[in-house]
Amino acid sequence: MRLATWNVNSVRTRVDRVLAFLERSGTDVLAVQETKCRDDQFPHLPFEAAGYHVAHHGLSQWNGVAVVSRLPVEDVEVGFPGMPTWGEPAAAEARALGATVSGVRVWSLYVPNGRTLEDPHYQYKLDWLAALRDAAHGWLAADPAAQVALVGDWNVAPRDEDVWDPAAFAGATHVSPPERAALAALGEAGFAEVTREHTPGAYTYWDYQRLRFPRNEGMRIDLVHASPALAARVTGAHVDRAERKGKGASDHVPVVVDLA
DNA sequence: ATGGTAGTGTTACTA
Repeated sequence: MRLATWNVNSVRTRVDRVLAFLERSGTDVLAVQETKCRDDQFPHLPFEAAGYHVAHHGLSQWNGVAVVSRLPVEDVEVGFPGMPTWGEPAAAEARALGATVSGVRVWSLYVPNGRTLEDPHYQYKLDWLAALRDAAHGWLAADPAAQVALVGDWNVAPRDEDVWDPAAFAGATHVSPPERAALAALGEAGFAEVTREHTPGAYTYWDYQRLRFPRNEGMRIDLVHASPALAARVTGAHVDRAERKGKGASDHVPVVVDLA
């Protein structure tokens, strides 16, 4: 089975690119982030016409997550237990959707950006990651053999090598020790990031501004964390860098994992 | 010189 994750930065703008990627790559299950639409605005027809099942959760023009699958999708869950809220009045955002495909529990995750270290959004980000860790720990405690994939846009670069110039990120989000610790805590909960060893030096995101892509000034922030039973099935991974090229590209590219 | 892009929906906000 081939599993992928991709922050598409608007599914309506990029539906043709997403379908072309699915066909070209032979991806069976794609976790999508930043659909940027409500459920009633999601382009269901072209996906269904191409033979894909879609589970989507979107509340507004912000965020929005989905699982797109060739195979049947079961047990769709919106948000995870304990997921923090945001805003006034406080409300859950469309940042997490769980769905089971062929016995694999796939969570499409769009971690809050954090904005700046002083912004309340930064603490929201840390709280969100801590709550996810707790929920994921609980899933594995309930079933140590569970095949769980926590995939998506984490908005954290786990290591200095995951940004083009660590010095340029001094005092910035995405690289701060608390954010990196929050991600590392997933390891303590039993999850392992499975794409790095197969994609050394790869970036998954390049800002639209300042010629970041032509200069290869990117970041690795799209990651796949697998439970032990799922990690044991991983045979390879790649980053579809070509998807960043040309007119109408997302600022993120797909990250693809092959499972035995 | 401290800019520059892209999305949504409206001229602001998010990234």
